[in-house]
This record gives sequence, C-alpha cells and structure tokens, in this order.
Amino acid sequence: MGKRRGSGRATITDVAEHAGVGAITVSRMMRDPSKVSEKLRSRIEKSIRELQYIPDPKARALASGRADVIGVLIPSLSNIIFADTLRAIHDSTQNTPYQVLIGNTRYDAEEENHLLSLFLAQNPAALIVVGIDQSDNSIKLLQEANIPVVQIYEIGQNPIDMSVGLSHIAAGEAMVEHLLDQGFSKIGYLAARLDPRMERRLEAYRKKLKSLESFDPKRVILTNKASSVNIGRELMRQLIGCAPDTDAVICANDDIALGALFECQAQGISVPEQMGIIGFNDLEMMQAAYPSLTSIRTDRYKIGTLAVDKILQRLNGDETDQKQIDTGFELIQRDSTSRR
Amino acid sequence: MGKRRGSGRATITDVAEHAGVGAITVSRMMRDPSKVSEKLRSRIEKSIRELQYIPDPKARALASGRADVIGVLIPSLSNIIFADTLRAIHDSTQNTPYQVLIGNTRYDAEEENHLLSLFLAQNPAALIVVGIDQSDNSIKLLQEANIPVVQIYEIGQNPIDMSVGLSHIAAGEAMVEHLLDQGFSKIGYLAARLDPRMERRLEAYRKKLKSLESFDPKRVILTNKASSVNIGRELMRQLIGCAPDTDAVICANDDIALGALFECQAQGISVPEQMGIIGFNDLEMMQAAYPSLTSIRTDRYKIGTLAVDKILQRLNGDETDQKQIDTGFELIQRDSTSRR
DNA sequence: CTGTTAGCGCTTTCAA
DNA sequence: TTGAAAGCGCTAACAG
Repeated sequence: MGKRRGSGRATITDVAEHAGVGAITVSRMMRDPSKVSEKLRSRIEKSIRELQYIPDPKARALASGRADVIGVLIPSLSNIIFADTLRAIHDSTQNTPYQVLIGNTRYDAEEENHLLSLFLAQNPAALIVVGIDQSDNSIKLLQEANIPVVQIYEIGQNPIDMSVGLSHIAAGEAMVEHLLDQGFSKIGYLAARLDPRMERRLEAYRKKLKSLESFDPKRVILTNKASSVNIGRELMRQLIGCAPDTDAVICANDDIALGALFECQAQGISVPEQMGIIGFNDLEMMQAAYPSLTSIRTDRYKIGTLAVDKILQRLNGDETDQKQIDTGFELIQRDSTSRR
Repeated sequence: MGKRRGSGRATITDVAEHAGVGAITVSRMMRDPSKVSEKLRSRIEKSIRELQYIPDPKARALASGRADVIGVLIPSLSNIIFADTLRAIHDSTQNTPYQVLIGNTRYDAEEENHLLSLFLAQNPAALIVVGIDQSDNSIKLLQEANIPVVQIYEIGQNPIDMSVGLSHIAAGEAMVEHLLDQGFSKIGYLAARLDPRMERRLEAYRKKLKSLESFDPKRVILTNKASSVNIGRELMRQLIGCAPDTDAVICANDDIALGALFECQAQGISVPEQMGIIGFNDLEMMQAAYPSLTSIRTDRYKIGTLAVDKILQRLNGDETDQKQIDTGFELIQRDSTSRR
C-alpha cells in the first residue's frame, strides 16, 4: 500500500491542523473569507502566514473540475502585434486568480486544433483565439467546451461566442480611399506571407480599385516569405522594377512600410512626392520615421483588455449584452502620404 | 458522501474498461509503451482513439508530484528580444510533454519573487529566469526548489544552477573598441530605462573611455522613459544640443539606434560621415535601414534553445558537464560606422 | 508484464 | 458557520 510523501510544502491540511480547524474551512476561507467567522478567519490567516501556505492550483482544479486558466492561442510569438495583446491579457488578469496559458499555432489550423485539444484537457475557464477562420473541427471543440470564448482582432458574421476586433475589409478600404483623397492614383500593394486579415485588406483594395477601373495586377507584389523590413525593401524594389509609374503603396504591415521607405531612400525616390507609403498597425516607429509614416492604428492592447473583460464578466455570471465589440481603427496621416 | 460527475470527457478508467485492462496499464502505455505487451498495446491504442482520450495533465501532476511544466519568467512581454527567446523555448518544447508557463515580471524584483512562489506551487519541472540579478529571496526559492534552473541572457559569477548568455561587459567594450578602430573619438551614449544588462554595457563604456581619458559625461544621455524609436530621436536631439561635436553614439538597443538615425536624417547630419551609430541586438531591421546600421548580434533564439536543451538533458538524468554557456556576440559592421 | 490499493491536495456533497 | 466523508483523474508502491 503506497505511502507517499508530498512535495514538502505546506498543504491545506497542515494549515487546518495548525489552526485547529477542518481543511474545508481553510478552503472556504481562501475562496471567500466572508463565509468564515471572524474568529477562525484570523486564526487561519495566521497559520497560512506562518506555514507560508500557497494553494496548489492543480489540486484545486482537479477537485473542482475547473482550472483558473485562460488559454490563449496566437499564431506567432515573435510578432509584436500579438505581443501587445498578450501583454494586455496578462495585465488584465493580474489581480484575478486566472493564469494565462499561451499556445503558439504558427498560423497552422491543425496545430491550432491540436493545441485546443490539449488546452481543453485542462478545463480552462475560458479561451481566446485569434481571427475568425478556425477549422470546423476547432469550432466544434470550442462550442462543445461550453466556456467563454473570444475571437480577437477581427469581427465577422458568426462569432463562435464573443469577438473583439475590427473589420479588416473596412480598414483596407480606408487605406485606398485615403490615398485617392491625397491625389495618388497608381496605387500598389506590398505584402509578405498573408494571414487571413491581410488577405481581407488586400481583397478590399482589389475590389475598390477594380470598381474604379484602376486596378493593375502588376502593382501587387506578393511573396510567401515571412514579413520583415528587408522583405519590404525587396518588394519595393520589385515594384519599382515592374511598374515604375506607381505613385503610392499600401503595405500589409508597418515592417514592410518601413522597408519600402528605406528602399525609396536608397534609390533617391522622394516620399511622399514621388511615392506615397501607408502601413498597417501604427507601430510606434511609424511616427519616428523620417519622413514619418502614415499607418492604420489598431488598438491591440485594448483588444486584449476587452477580451479579458468580457471573459471575467461572463465568469462572474453577468450575461453579456454585447457579444461583438468593434474596436475600430484610425488612419493616422503622416508625411509619407501627405500631398495636400 | 459526495458523488460527483466528471467533466464528461473520457478518463483513464473509461479507456481501461473499454480495453478490458487495468487503469495503470493504460497509464504505463501512455508514458512508456515499451512497458506494455504488444497485444494490450494495440487494444489500448484502439480504445484511446475511439474514446478520444486525452490525459488530464493536472491529475497526472498531482499524482506524480511533478508537473510537465517549464516556467519562464521574463521582464517584458512586448519586447521583441524576449519574444524571440520565448519562441525558441516554445519550439524546443514542441515535441516534449512539457508545457511552457510564462510569467511577466515587469522588471520588478518583487513581482518576480511573487510569480516564483506561484509557479513553484505548481511543481514545475524546471524554471528559466532572465538575468543574474534575482533578489536574495528569489535565489533562495530557486535553490530550494531543487529543479533545473537556467538564467538566461547573461553570464556571471555565481549561477544559481545553469546559465546561458553572454557577457554584456565584453559587449560594451567591443562597441567602444569598434568605434575607436573606425576613427571615432568623441563617443556618446544613448539609453532609455536601463535594465541590468544595459547598465553593464554602459558601465563598460564608461570605464573604457575613462581609461583613455576621453570620457565626457555630457555625452551620456539617459532617460527613465521606456525605450522606443521616438525616444531614440529625442535622445539624439538632446545629445546634439549638449555636445554638438560628438562624432558617434552607442545606443542601448536597436530601437534607439534607429531613432538616432532618423533624427540625423531629419537634421541633415550624415551618417556615418558626421555621426557614427551602433545599436545592440541586431534586429532584422538594422540591415534594411538606409544607411544600414551596425549592431551587436546576440543570438536570442539560440539562447532559448540551449536553455531548454540543458533542462531536458537534466530532466533525462544526464548530469550536465557544462553549467554555463557563453553564447557570445558578434559585431556586425555596417554602413553606419564604416569610415575606413 | 499486469493489477490492486492507496493517496496526491483540494473541493463537493451532505449533515450537524 | 463548520466539518466528515468521498472523490476529481491519475500514478507510486507493492505484489503477483
């Protein structure tokens, strides 16, 4: 018969004995002090302090059937965009019992599905996933999990549960409109490996220009390589080679926009006089660049904050009024597109 | 007497019954298939598949006393530097049973200590912490935990257990030497909020220049604000104001270096003719910049990979030969400091 | 190679 | 308001 010793750390039973109460009373006291009489409360508090008791979350989770864990599935760990949101999520869970568990899907639907299964095996309290293009399988898992789920960055037709983000179609249109407003007419598009949100912005650009009969496929430069500032330079170089009369470019993100700017500088092309440039995300560097770079500001921190807010609300039993939040976007006009 | 129903998902007992074996056999089979006979193995595998069984890590952790979790404490979630290493850590644990748990210390020793307690309450298999400046309290916790611990990014005198990183003093010296080699002599320093590693690089710069009697405190521009490209511009502007004869700057990181470059461009100061610029980390954009920016390359991905390697080794029982790994650094010379 | 039994640390259920 | 007993899903220990 197996006698096993614990980790050496104080357990709830140790605290209970030390305080001369039942273990369950200590348990109650940890979760809701108001359920324990004043007298016992202070005694237990003292014991906790003296024994340096820290509850074991996995034992709690096992016993209660729910873990104080919020799972977050993001497509990339080294993309500053997601990092901003992760930071918000961490910040917002700071004074809650919830722990954040991060999964890296690498933009791969199968990996997402796999991680989802693993996460669900831990009975997380809620899940946050990026985008609205989960596989059917993932959607099924998410629905059956019966916990709050937030899709972030993007809003669409049929949210699985809740969603917090923006319309990338509208953002794509806004970029084109801004350039047209500023008098640019031969507008190119630079993009590296596309994610669904980039695809939708690109598609909006295509549609818009086609409707104006000024779409020219020569001006769309794509690559399957991962996005980077260097790739931005490369794409700009190609564009200038293929379609030298292009007078402005929409970039899939700010890294590419910065690379485009550098390439223009290297080739002596003046921005915005000879070439307008607009990026997406409005990273901090866009303002610092010389000339400063126009971009679409997306509030990535807020997206994370709101996602957690919604989750906590639901976890507290408040039925949410609003299942979908449009965080919008703002076009920040700077020198790189200011012609008038 | 409490009758409770589980989460609805299949448990190990379900699988055992379905396969007509004992639960423990299923357990063994999951952890080491070679310990189970061929015959039962295939039967169990079938049951697992049919019931879609996924083991519950918290139950396993509770029963075995050790969680398949590697805790990682980093000072910032939105710093690309740490993101690169996190990615490496995630990648390296990909095909292992280990899960990565991230804690954000916000460069705060107390927060680090707090998170450490929380993490340790979960019996992690190993821990990774940043730097070598943990509080006494944290060091004690780390030592008593009796698990593999890796300090990363920096190597120093008394590693708690293992460490993987580089000497920031040597890096600081290398930066100064490079500039001197290139004929720069009035060398400034730009830095935002300092972390211990930046401090050591700055200190190395001070020492070096003092020994050459060419240290001038006017040329050291510091701020407590968080680092950013915009701050880089601001610092450069200040430096030019205070010490206009400065002919080169060492930047605490690449963001600041990029800002410094933009400020020079805005002021019509030619780089490197009138101003040399060197950054730290060698982010991808440094090569793309125009003119391209010299920087110190630190292999942040490798640091993460090696940290996990070391941990896995130890977890597999191999006693490590090497407790400290110097991942070194490489000065990547580019246009921004190339005078000869 | 396989199974039985006890128990990880906590919470639920039920009773006082 | 408090507690005793049972059990969450799994594995260690021991036995066969």
